[in-house]
Amino acid sequence: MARGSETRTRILDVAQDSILAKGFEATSIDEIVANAEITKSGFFYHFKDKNALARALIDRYILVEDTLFDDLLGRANELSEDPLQVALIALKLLAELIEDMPGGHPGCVVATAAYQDRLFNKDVRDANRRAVLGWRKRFRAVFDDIATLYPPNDQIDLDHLADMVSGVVEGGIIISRATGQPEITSKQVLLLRSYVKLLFRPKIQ
Amino acid sequence: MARGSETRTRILDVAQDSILAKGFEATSIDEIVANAEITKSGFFYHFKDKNALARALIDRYILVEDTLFDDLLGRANELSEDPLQVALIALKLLAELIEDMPGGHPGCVVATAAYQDRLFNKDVRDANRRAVLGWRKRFRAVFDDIATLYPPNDQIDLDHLADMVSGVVEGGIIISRATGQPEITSKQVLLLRSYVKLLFRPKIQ
DNA sequence: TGTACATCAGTGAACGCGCGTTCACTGATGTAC
DNA sequence: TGTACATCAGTGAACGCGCGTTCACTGATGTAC
Repeated sequence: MARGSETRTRILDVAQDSILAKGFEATSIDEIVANAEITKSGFFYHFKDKNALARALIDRYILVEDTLFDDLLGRANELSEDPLQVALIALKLLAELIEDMPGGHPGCVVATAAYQDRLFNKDVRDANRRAVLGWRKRFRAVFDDIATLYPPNDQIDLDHLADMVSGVVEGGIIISRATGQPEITSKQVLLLRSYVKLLFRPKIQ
Repeated sequence: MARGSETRTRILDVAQDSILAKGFEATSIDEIVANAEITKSGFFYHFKDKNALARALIDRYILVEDTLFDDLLGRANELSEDPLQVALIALKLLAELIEDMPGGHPGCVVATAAYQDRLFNKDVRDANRRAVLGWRKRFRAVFDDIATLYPPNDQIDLDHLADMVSGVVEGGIIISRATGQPEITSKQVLLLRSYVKLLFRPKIQ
């Protein structure tokens, strides 16, 4: 990595830590540059203003999350050819991944952005929207595959079910944080897995 | 209502609106007093500092939410004596209630607090924790009643299932906000209802 | 019923500090000839 | 291979504005005697 891009990454890292702990507005540039061990002007060399930092964080978060899901579904697809089993394996892997994160899940940049909506410009809000819609599309495809083979045991909209993957993770993070029990998020993912299992499980003939 | 307490309520109302839209730190006291049509010093007559405002908002939110759940479960209990049906009715009523809220769900004060943790003092964080644990206890009792009559079709922890009620609502709000689709939250609650139905539904003999 | 005092529900002006942002400058590295 | 210039990755000092908070004061209402 080039000299400058290394500093940029360090800025994003320390900024993300603070923002997830305190929120965007409450995290000052002074604090970021102190933790990143550069000067304030060094920050403005890499980002034209604070909104540009938010945008960069969301873009990076989406990229990380996307490769994570690619990896998860890829591994699940290697382990089974049955679409229902693939989904159940992927959700199990997701739960394990969240559980193994030291000090709980890193939290979700998209969620903090959602709760500080009017603070950001259109650019940032759009990036956020595209991320969530992208995840919906991705999981929808997984559930479509299952539904063609196993008719669901209840009448539900598969788009909503796809949204539930993101939703349960986000909601789990909030409950984890509020109660101080980091294991909750992965348990919530396992409950979603249980739902998927019951929803598509063929009735015993 | 006494003269002073009316102003206090108006402060809480306008503060909540802004905070849910932009976050706590991003909402200035100047903005609050302008919307509440008082002077800045009037604000400090009612709240000793900004943290006291946060605390008051959380306390009020918990009270409102508690009476809301009391009402919901009370009505559901009138409509059926079967504990599973009571839960399914209550979740349906909750979904309808969320759907009917003009301009989408008002959002959750607890969630914004969870995402701005390090910003608040211990007082505020504790109030937040007690709220979520209270809801867990309440829904746990509902699911316990069901489980004694209908053994669940999957091995799950009923505390986690109880947490899922809060979690699905919180997660739904985030997805709603991120996508700009307000109807999502109520649909997510209906999916949880579908899960409860499949989880406790007696197997056809 | 009138008076004195206390409390309630604020007002208005001022405060200093921290914030995001700008700007002129710089030393190290890369590139053309 | 040496020189001139350009770009990269920052530095350091200063800016003005908005923020949360304080403080002395006030007019209206409530209470004791």
